[in-house]
Amino acid sequence: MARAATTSDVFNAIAEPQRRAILALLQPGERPVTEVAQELGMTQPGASKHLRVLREVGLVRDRKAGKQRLYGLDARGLRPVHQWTGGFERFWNESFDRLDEYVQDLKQASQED
Amino acid sequence: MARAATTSDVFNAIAEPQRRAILALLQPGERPVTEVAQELGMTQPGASKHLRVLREVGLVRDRKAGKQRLYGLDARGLRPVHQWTGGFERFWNESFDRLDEYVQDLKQASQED
DNA sequence: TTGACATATGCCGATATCGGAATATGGTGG
DNA sequence: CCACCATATTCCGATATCGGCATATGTCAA
Repeated sequence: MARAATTSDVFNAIAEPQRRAILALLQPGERPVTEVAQELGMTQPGASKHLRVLREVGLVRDRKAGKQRLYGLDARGLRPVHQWTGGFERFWNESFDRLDEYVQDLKQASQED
Repeated sequence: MARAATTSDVFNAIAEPQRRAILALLQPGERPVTEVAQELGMTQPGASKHLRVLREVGLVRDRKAGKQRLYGLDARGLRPVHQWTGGFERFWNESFDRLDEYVQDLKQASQED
């Protein structure tokens, strides 16, 4: 056995900085592949590959528009990520219990090392 | 040139299902490595390695407790992820513009294919 | 110091990944 | 049908990753 997790889930898809950049770029609206590539300074095949991954996890939809193929955002897949991280929200909202002093303790302990 | 993104950022750290499991497990409180391993059905070295990654990106802190080493959550690093995904929130809150019909169009177009 | 327990590290094999270049596929217009 | 433009796919090398196993390091207690 070797590797377990594939790129075929949303968490992995957005682990790639370039793919996050693509998602951000598509926020205002659809774009053809070439434009994505140009705008983000990558090669056409590069953009195509990243878009493929994003499409496979459902973060992006494509549609033919004449000679071109327009890619558009479908960010609903990001919701689980938002929710999952949200589950930890209370840990950075200090209002919650003695987390802060606890973290201080940890810091101190590691430094003493 | 080859690979760009390393595991050394939060997005990559949480791309691993096992590491997400660890973070969830640590939510109630600190745990020694062995317990983490046991609880999640992984080997001790396995747990140790994942915890290392989590520590390197700052999602986890460790502190010596006698013979053991207790790992505790420091979820503040998840905030950027929460925020980044939150930037797309309007795309899954239908109340926003004609996204929905737009997505329908895309769906339709792909199916027609 | 020695022994027992807890944790970390090193090495390995299998596989996945990314980027680049070349090339294949697809669609459009003449 | 044939050039032309847009996009996808394939092949490649370099590297990163994960899991497993063996072993090193660390820490206590007697």
